Formats: sequence, C-alpha cells, structure tokens
Amino acid sequence: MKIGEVAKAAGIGIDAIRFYEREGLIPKPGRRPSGYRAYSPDVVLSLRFIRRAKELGFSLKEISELLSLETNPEATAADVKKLAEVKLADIEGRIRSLQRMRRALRKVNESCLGQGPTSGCSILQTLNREEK
Amino acid sequence: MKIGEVAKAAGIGIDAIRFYEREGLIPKPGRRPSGYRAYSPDVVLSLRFIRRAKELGFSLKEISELLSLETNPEATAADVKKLAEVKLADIEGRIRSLQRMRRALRKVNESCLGQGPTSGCSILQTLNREEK
DNA sequence: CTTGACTCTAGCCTATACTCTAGGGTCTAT
DNA sequence: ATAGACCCTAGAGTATAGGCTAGAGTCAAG
Repeated sequence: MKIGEVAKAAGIGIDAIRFYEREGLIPKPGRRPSGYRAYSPDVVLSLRFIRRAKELGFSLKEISELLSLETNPEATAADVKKLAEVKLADIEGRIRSLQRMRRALRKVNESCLGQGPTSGCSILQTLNREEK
Repeated sequence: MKIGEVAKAAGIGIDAIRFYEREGLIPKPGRRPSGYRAYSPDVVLSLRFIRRAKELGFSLKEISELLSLETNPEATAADVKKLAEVKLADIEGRIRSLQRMRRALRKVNESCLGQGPTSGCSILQTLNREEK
C-alpha cells in the first residue's frame, strides 16, 4: 500500500504517518525502487491502535511505551495495567482541576447581572479584589 | 519598584513579567537612567488579576480581552459576562471529554486482570480490536 | 506521451506560556 | 573599590502533535 492509501484507511493524515515513523511508533516500511514507502496492510491496524490510545488520553510518548510492552516478551499484563492506571489518575486530576475552575466560573457568572458599565461588573471586581 | 520586587510581590517569575509586557498585558513601565524598569506598585495588582484569571482557565489572549474591556469605557458588564460564559462552556466541554476518557479507561482497567503476559492483556486487545 | 495526482526530503511553522542563556551593565553594602 | 546580587537585551529552547512548503521525482490513465 502507498502512504496515501494507508492514511485514508487509518483515518489520519499522511504527515502524521511520517511523523509516527520518525518517532519510532511504527516500523520503517520497505521502499519501492522509486523510493515510495511500501506498506503492509498491517500498519493500518497499528495506526488504529495509536488512534484509539489517543482517544483514551495517552500521549504519543506513552503510546510508544504501550507498544514496547506489547512486543517485549518479558513484559506482563500488569505493566500495561499500571500505565492505564497512572493515566486514569492523571485524567482524574485534570477533571478535578477543571471542576474547580467550573465552580469558580459559575460563581462569578451568577454574581454578575450583566448590566451597566464594566466598572460595575462583579467578575472584574472579583479578579481585582485584594485578598490572598 | 524593581522588577524583582514586583515579581516577589505578585508571586510570579521575572521572565513572566517581561513576557506579559511584550504581549501587551501590562503597560511598559518607565525606566531608570540605568535602563532598569521602574514600576508603580499598581502593577502588582494587575499581575494578580492575571494570575486569578488564569486560575479560572482564561488564556493570556483571553485575559488580554478582559483587560481591554476593563479599560474601554464603551464596554459593558454584559461583554465581560459573555466571555466568562464562553469560558464556562469551554471548561464544561473539556470536562465532558475527559469524563469520556475516564469511563473508557475504567472499563479497560476493570477488564484487565493484570496477570500473565501482555498477549493476554485485555487492554491491548481492546486497542487492537478490529471494529469501527 | 502527457497530464494530474501522488510521493519524496528537509526543514520551517503553528499554538501556549513561559524559561534559560550569553554577554553584557548596575546597585548596594562593606 | 570590590563583591555579590540584581538588571538589561536578543534570541534560543521547552513540550506536543503534527501542518505546510518548496522543489523534485513518479505513477496511472487516456
């Protein structure tokens, strides 16, 4: 398969494929005499793996680790689970942080009537208030 | 005040202050004959404003807009509230996205016993599964 | 055999919010 | 007068995940 076909089948861009290759996420494919990359259809599965892992919140670096574990015969399911648990904790921390923002934003939004000049805006007053 | 004193009072780094100046978030201060920046203590309040707005999730670009509204006599409290509401919606969207990841991660984590080789790991199996 | 679509490499660009470095001057206390 | 702490500028670097470009070569169809 040519890179464009692979890209279409995997649902990503051509540049992303070349980028993943540079980053070592997928093996370097063979080449045609012309220099064109010649892919086995298997690479589409690898790219989908990457896409799904991204949807779970893994960074490319972390996906790289997942892929290493997958091919390393000494690695165990526990190692994989560990990564997933760390990621889960990470996601939960980010959710909590956003929830704090949401609470604070709701509070200022409720306090602001949305009428009159900015000098009377309680949102700006909150941001300007003196206080630790 | 010298920049280091301002930085300490505002609880941020010297480089951040110079960066905000370049970005137009704070006015360019006067200079001593030596070239040192000479700040009025008011700038500390501006920097705290920026810090608090960041805590609410606003980007520097958005904070820049908030500051423009504050000094624009034609702007209204409604304009400010609008920005805050947009930001709230943004935060809520990010929370939902993270919650989807959390759900999916919890699911794969529960399905994985964490025993044996990676080949039996249901997490990797999920990522590899064929399926739209 | 030509045309349009595709591919190649290298390298720069995007956004965000700083942080750090080098190679200088300055301020303050002793 | 000198040491150490502070300040100046310009510019590069950090992390993330690709996108975009130029200039050149290749492929497939008509």
